[in-house]
Amino acid sequence: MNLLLKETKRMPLSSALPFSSLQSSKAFLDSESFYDTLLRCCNALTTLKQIHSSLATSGFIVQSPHLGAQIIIKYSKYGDPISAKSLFLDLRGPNSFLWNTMIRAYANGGHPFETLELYLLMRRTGIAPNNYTFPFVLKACASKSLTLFGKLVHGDAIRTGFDSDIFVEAALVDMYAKCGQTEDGRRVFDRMPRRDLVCWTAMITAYEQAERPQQSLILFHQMQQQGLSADSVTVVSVASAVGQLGDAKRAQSVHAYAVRNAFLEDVCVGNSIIAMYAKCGNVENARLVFDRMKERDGISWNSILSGYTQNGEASEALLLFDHMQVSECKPNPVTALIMVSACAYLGSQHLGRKIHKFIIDSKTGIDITLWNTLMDMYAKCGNLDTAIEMFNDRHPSERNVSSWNVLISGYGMHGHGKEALKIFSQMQEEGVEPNHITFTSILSACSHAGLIDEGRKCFADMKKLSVTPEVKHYACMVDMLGRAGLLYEAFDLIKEMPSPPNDGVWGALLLACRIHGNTELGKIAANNLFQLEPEHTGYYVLMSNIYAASSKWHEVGKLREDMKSRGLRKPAAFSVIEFGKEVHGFHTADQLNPYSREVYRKVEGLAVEMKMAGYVPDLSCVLHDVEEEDKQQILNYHSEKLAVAFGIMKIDPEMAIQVTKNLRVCNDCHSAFKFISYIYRRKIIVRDANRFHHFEGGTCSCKDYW
DNA sequence: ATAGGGTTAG
Repeated sequence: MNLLLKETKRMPLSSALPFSSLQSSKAFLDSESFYDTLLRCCNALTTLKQIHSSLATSGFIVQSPHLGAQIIIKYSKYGDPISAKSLFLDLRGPNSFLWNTMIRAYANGGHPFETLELYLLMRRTGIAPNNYTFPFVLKACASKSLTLFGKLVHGDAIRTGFDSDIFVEAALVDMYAKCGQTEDGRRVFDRMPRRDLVCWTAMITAYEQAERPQQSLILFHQMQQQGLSADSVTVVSVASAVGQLGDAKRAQSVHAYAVRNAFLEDVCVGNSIIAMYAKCGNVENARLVFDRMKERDGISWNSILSGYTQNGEASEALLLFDHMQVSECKPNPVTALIMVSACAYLGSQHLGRKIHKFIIDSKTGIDITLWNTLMDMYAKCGNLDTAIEMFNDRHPSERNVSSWNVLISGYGMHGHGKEALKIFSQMQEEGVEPNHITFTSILSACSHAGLIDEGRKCFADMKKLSVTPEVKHYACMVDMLGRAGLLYEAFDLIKEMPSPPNDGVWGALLLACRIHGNTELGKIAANNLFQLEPEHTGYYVLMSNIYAASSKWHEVGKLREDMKSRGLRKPAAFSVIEFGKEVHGFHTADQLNPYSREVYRKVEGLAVEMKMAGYVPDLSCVLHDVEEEDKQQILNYHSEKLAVAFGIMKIDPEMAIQVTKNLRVCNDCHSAFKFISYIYRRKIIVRDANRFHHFEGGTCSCKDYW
């Protein structure tokens, strides 16, 4: 043993030598070619470090730039530029190749700042950068969005004449794109005399990343006209662009293109096609692609799972999640995030807890993002207390803006506007800067609670905190003013908007017109909506509601005809209630639930009891022009009433009855639940498409303001 | 001897 150690000390590298015959000559052992051979055979970082230290003591490196370069190249291969750095600095007058090698080691090893530092040192030393240098340096600028540095490097490229090298140009386009300066990139692109596929793809990707999918597709078209055909990288970008457009028809043609050229062999292409279909609302085709994939990775699974969640088929996602667990791909933290969101969408606390437990058991760790999503899930499943506890369980230094945002929106959706405002100022006191999502949350919290003055103040404060009001913030304001009956103030705000109002803005106004029975503004809002979203059934229904409330049956009929001719049908109302481990769903007037006979009897009984307590059915909630008696029957069978009736029969009297509905809760049901909460002394919690209603002792937490 | 374009969640 001792002998061996001695041996190693004297001849540290002999054991790494593959050719024993090479050891014979003393002269050879000290020669450059000996170390060269050694380096060529070296295949581990530890061996490389041994060779390095041996060379350093023998003083070889300084004499032989070739060996120095080999070591630096090797270090960069093993992703250890730090070890290469000191060697590099010891070298006397490294040439530009060595500089490039060192810069590359940093750039590819994920050390952008060190890359740039070295580049500056290179400039100061007076070594000229060349066509190889720029792509590495530009990549570093791109990865940290360092626009100014990027422009400086661009200037250097122009001065040295390398700005017309096709590799440098492609890197410039990419750098400007990643720095958010798409048009600067476009100028470089336009001035190129010759463009290959990589340059086109870089520009197509640039527009896609800038969320300008139309431009991406125009360029893709132009590229094909130039006689260039796409490869799988291009197709991935084009698929993302089509996904952003949400154009289902184009999605099919991109899919067909990918099939024709056998690009689906590439897993990435398959994944991006799945995501594209999901964003275009065609999750069925996404599933077909997923099912036909020869190989799937975690991203394939996550894409299809989130596809289902995005398209309102969260229960399908939960089914597929079970398949995933027995597949060769195990759930990762992103999967966890998707599944928690799926439970939040369903409003199912039982499933949410199950997933939460799964995450804890799988020990993959819960980062702050997942923690925030879990908080959000609990809030959306009606359990605001757990969300608050989870917020407090996290050390202040671990919380990020999203943690605060989730808490604010949680308070908001449960109608606690004052608390939301308190949290909003607390976060600012703690030095957390509000972002655009914070303002969406706080404005909608003010809206739910009818806190008009506070809301106006927050909206005005946005600019002070250098957050530019976006269309969605205007939508919140219109919603807030509109609900409060300030319809014309809301309309004036729309007219002042710097960018054209979208469906969210007009939708908020339309809803407000329904609450306050304003046909005039309602018509304006509806006409805009029919143009923007001709396929969206909800708006036809809302407008019909407005007409029905003032008995304009002729207009109601016209709208119904209009819907029919477009092939639209009112989405079925659906309410869900959890009973132990069972989840029970109720459609209006369906007989599918095993308890439906009991539930129907109960609901009719409830109507009688409520009437004795003073309840008057709100017949304006029935859209059809039918007999009064039929209207009462239709109201009784609303899905949320069926679910609540079920709850009264089955759920432990000590526990709250919690119901989730896919659409907004109707006026009549809202009034009925106040009576039921009083008569039966029960807490009823209803989550509708918009917010939570907590009924207790004859009142609702929304104070009839929703 | 060295180089440029890519996918999932919120």
